[in-house]
Amino acid sequence: MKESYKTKQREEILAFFRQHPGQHLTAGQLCAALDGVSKATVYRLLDRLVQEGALRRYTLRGGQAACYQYSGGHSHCQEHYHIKCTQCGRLFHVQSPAMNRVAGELKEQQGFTLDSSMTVLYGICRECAEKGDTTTKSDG
Amino acid sequence: MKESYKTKQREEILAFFRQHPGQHLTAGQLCAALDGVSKATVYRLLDRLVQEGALRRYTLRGGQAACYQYSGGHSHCQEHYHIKCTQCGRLFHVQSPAMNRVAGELKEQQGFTLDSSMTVLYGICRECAEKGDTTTKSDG
DNA sequence: ATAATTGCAAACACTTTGCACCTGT
DNA sequence: ACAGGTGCAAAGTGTTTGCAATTAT
Repeated sequence: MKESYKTKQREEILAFFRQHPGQHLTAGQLCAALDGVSKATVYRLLDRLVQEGALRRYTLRGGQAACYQYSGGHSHCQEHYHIKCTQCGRLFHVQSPAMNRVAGELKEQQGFTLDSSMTVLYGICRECAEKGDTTTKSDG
Repeated sequence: MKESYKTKQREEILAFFRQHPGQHLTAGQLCAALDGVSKATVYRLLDRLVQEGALRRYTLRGGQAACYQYSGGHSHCQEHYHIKCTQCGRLFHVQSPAMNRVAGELKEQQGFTLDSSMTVLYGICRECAEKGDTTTKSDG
């Protein structure tokens, strides 16, 4: 694998992630926030940082923007899951004991090892439900 | 909701899904396979059929394109979920009472209504785990 | 010196949309 | 007749890439 030079752009991106701990950021958000970094470089760096393990990528839906999260090198928050509202598109973190039970169940019954960091549960969030808004973002 | 007319294009798409039971098809595949249906119509019909419950839409990793699967007209099988192996890429169906408990938990704690038909759990299937293969299909 | 990185804009893949015309009821 | 559907091509997103110039080591 190639060597990674320590550049201004690289440091800017990492700094931004450190300033937003635990958050999910899209390439677009980074482009907007980081003035001194071009779009192409943001994407290239994002890819690279995922490869290197500094970030995690969540591919939420085809056609929609991927989200990146700073992993600080370690993945100690294995226990949380992601839920995404199919209406407003927001992503939330949740602790879910029941979900851990699902993981156990899958392991026993199917020998399937659930990867919580890759899994996103879809549905409708409270706010959208209360709005009673039926206008879905192109998803049924 | 609007009424749905029975058109040649609509029937062609449904026929194609019936000819490919259980398969996941992308809009692109349908465009290629169905000569007499334009791209725009494929997308419009796909959306519509998802709304109507005739198809299910999934976002599978490894490709950006959304996949659609024929659901046989009834979408009342709330009890089953999908798990996908991030290594071999296979998709499995599972019954999971525990998953329904997750749905309940999310509803209570977050007011979040889980949509099981949109949700795919990711992880490693037994076979791939036994192979001890560490070559994950990464992300990009 | 030289390998890696950057910016720009153009290319891409997937999906949506505006509009005039066609079809099902 | 009229609500609804269709094709086309253009417009949108989000992401990638070719290439010459720039920067880190």
